Amino acid sequence: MAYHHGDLATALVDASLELSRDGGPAAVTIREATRRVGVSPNAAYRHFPNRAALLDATAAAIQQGLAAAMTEDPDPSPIARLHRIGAAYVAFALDEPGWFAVVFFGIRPPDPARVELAPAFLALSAALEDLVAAGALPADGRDDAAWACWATVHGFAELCLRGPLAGLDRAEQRRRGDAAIRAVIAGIARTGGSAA
Amino acid sequence: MAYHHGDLATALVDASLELSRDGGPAAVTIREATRRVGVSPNAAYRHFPNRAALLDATAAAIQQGLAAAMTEDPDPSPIARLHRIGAAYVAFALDEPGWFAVVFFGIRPPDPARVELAPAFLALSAALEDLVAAGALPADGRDDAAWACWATVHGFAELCLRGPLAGLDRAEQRRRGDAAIRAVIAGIARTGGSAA
DNA sequence: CTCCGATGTTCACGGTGTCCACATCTGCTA
DNA sequence: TAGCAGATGTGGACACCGTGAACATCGGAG
Repeated sequence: MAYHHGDLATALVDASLELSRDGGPAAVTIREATRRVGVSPNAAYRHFPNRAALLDATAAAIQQGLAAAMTEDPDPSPIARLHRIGAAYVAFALDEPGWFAVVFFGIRPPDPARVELAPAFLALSAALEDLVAAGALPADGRDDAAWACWATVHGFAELCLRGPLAGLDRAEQRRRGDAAIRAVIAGIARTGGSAA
Repeated sequence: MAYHHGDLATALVDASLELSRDGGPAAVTIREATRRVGVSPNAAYRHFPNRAALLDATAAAIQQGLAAAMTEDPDPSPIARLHRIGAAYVAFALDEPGWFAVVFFGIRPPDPARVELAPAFLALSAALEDLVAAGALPADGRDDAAWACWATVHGFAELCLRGPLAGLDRAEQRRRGDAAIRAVIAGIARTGGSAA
């Protein structure tokens, strides 16, 4: 127990979670993480090939946490569910800007296969599928609609975090976010068919 | 001319532009920028208090360049102009990812007053104003519409650069971007009034 | 009991931002 | 025209950072 830590990998991820919560990915440092765990810097290299890998593992841990908050939507109406999902995405970004930044700016090769499996994407897809079933969205416009929704909520979060909407208070940010979400949802139902 | 450079500040910004064009903000380094200009690292501190200030100046220079590309829109229809502006925004992000990252992720205090004057925002506002004049958008929904548009194009760019759409080829990215832009535009015209 | 692989340590290198004291040049003033 | 003051650039130093190589220690398999 003195020399061997037991589970250094997860301990380092935990430390990385603490560090990135305020400070974002830049605050995640091999040296600081190992320092917190009480271990020499190079010990990390037995479990992660480099700093980017530690950030990746941290991002994965964050996404799991996000999954739980995302799947709580017993709302029956597809439109309402869509809105809830989008609002939850924005809320997470504003509540945990550091973690949000880790998930989206941790240096990571874009692996489309894994992203498609992300819980947020699954929830979005399901809601859009219901919209198709309800006849409010053409089936062949579903994918485009998904990206449009994602783009809007993600971009809005970005505008609030690093962009021109950063100065606003949370209530106003929330109000404008709702308006933006309402806009896309209205737009995808109308324009889905004209995408070809 | 040997000892004094003449205009080190702009020379450093130029070097920073080169560096960030590929490599983004992370590639902008006091030491490398000064190295390229042929000057000692500390010379930079006579013109910029720190690295962040150099990045800020670089971001300002990039935005000026973006302004030119943005204001070329002799398109008469407000809807068409809106689409053009959004497409130009996304195109710039995809054509110059490094510079785009500098503008939006250079560590910078959010100064809302200056952002409102950004040329891209002005073009967007003008197009939306025309939409109001044409009766396609309630006047009190104009601001919300602006943020919704901006959020969508910005988020879409992000999805293409660092997100799940990164793997797609340019043509496909462009097609989906057009679909997303079409969606918001359709959405703002419909939902603008219900924002209150 | 012995040995081997997993894990952690130590030392070292090159890179970075930035502070401090010093050198040099330029322009204004007397 | 002489000289001084401020602007500008230099050199050295410090504290960080990521990371590679060699070494030490432990725990379990034979």
